[in-house]
Parts: sequence; structure tokens; C-alpha cells
Amino acid sequence: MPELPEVETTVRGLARFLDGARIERVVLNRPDLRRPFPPALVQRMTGAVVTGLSRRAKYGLIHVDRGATMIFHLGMSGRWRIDPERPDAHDHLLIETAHNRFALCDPRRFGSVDLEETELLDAWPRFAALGPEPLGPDLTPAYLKAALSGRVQSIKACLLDQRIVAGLGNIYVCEALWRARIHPKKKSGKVTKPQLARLVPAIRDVLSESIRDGGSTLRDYAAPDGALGYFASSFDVYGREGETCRREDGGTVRRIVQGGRSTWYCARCQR
DNA sequence: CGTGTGCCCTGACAGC
DNA sequence: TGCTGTCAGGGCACAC
Repeated sequence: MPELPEVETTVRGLARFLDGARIERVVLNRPDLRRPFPPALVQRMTGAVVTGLSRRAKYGLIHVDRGATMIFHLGMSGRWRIDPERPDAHDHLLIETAHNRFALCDPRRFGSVDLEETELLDAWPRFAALGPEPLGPDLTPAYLKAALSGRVQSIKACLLDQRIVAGLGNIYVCEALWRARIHPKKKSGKVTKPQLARLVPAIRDVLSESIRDGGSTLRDYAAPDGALGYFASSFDVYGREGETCRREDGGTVRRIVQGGRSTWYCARCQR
């Protein structure tokens, strides 16, 4: 489920319960996800007080006192379950506070958990390699122009590259390209200035709107076994193969495969 | 360096 | 009711 808006919504949902709380207990139900759990995780987190939560790209950050930060990535299938009524076979890590229990559930185990010193987070190699936050001030048409210049990869592939923009995934790349009316196979270095001028707000808007919609479901998220889903009904192209383009220009949404992943677009309005 | 290809893993769904 | 094949929000190792 998790692209940037879903991680942001997850972090906000967790913060309502976790921020300021003391972690009483940490339980690992297996040794690893994509990577082994950090050896010091249980010791550093147990008894610590959560001082804040934040997000970088698709990573969620739980900051605690004593200068440590737990970094989680939800991969393809990860989610946090708050106060689950019954255990799930894929609850791999549990955190307990005085009032709540939090289960990191991830059936496919493409997610990860890391532990870093808070003051060294910017230098953490996975963060140091990331491009700018799409909702921050550094994503501009001029930045994209420079970052994409000379690249022969498709614009679809480049927007999925976390080194160019951090946090976009398959859904929101498709959606942003549709909004900006850019063909997903367009060579990155050949995307025009007017297209880039449309692309930046398209990215910001689609992410902001999704966060806004996700935020409205925090009530559901807080339910015992609440899951956070995508709002498929609000997608313009993703998963809509064969449907009429919502621009009502007579186009039909098509599905192609790029780099082994599906892309949906309208061949009439995206050029 | 930039680019393309598989693979990690489980579950949901379609078709037989 | 099985089976079997396909596909899924991501990231990374590896080959050229």
C-alpha cells in the first residue's frame, strides 16, 4: 500500500497514539524483514520515550530520547496495526506502550526496520542518496530540468527513481503524468519546459490530495484492525485500463509495461 | 557512471 | 473444491 501519501498518513496516525509515550516492550517475532532487525533495536527502544515521528521519502521515522531513531519501510505490503484484537501471522514486530499495542504487519516482508543515531540521519547512506522531497521547496521545474538532462530513460522510469525525486511510486507517477499530459515513454531528457512546469504542480497536487483524503480516514485507521487502503475511486488512470479518459477527449486508458511494471495512460492527451 | 533485468515473498484473483 | 498462472503500492544486486 505504501507510497509517500500512505506513509505520511501512517506516520500521522501512529503519532496520535505514540508521540510522547514511553515504550514498555518491544517484541521481535522473527529475526528479519528484508534485512535483519538491528541487533540493538530492542535494547535501545525498550524504556525509551518517543519524542516525535516524521517521514523521509517512503520511510517512517520514530524518534526517541537517548538520541536514537527507528526507521521503518513498509515495502509493498506493510502496515501498522493499532491495538489488534487478535495476532496476525505476519505481525513481525510489536511495540507496547502503557495504553496501546502496535504491530508491524508485512506479509511479503519487503519492508525493513533500521536503527540510527538521530543526529546522523542525514548521513545515513539510504537517505543521503535520495533526491528532494516532492512536497518540499527543492522540487522545481529547474531542478528537474537539470536532473533529467541527458537521460535517455523514460520519464516514467526516472520519476520512479528515488535519487531523482524521493517518495513517488507506481501509482502516483502514473497519476502525475496524466495530470501533466506527458506520455510515460517520453525520454526524460526531452521533456519540454512547459511540460516540466506542469509536472511539478501535478506531482505536488496529487500527493497533497491523497494525503488529505488519507487524513480523513484516520478514524478508520485507528480502529482495532483498521487497514489503510488506496482510494482507488479517485485515481484518474491507475488500474483503469479500457475506461474512457476522464478528460473526456475520447481517449481510452491503456496499460503498458515499463521496466516490468504496469503503466496506465491516455494516448490521446498524454504526449 | 547510466541503464536494464531479475529476484526477494505472500496473497488475491481469474480461469480451467 | 482444487489446481495453475498472473499480478501486486518497492528496492536492491548484478551485468553490461
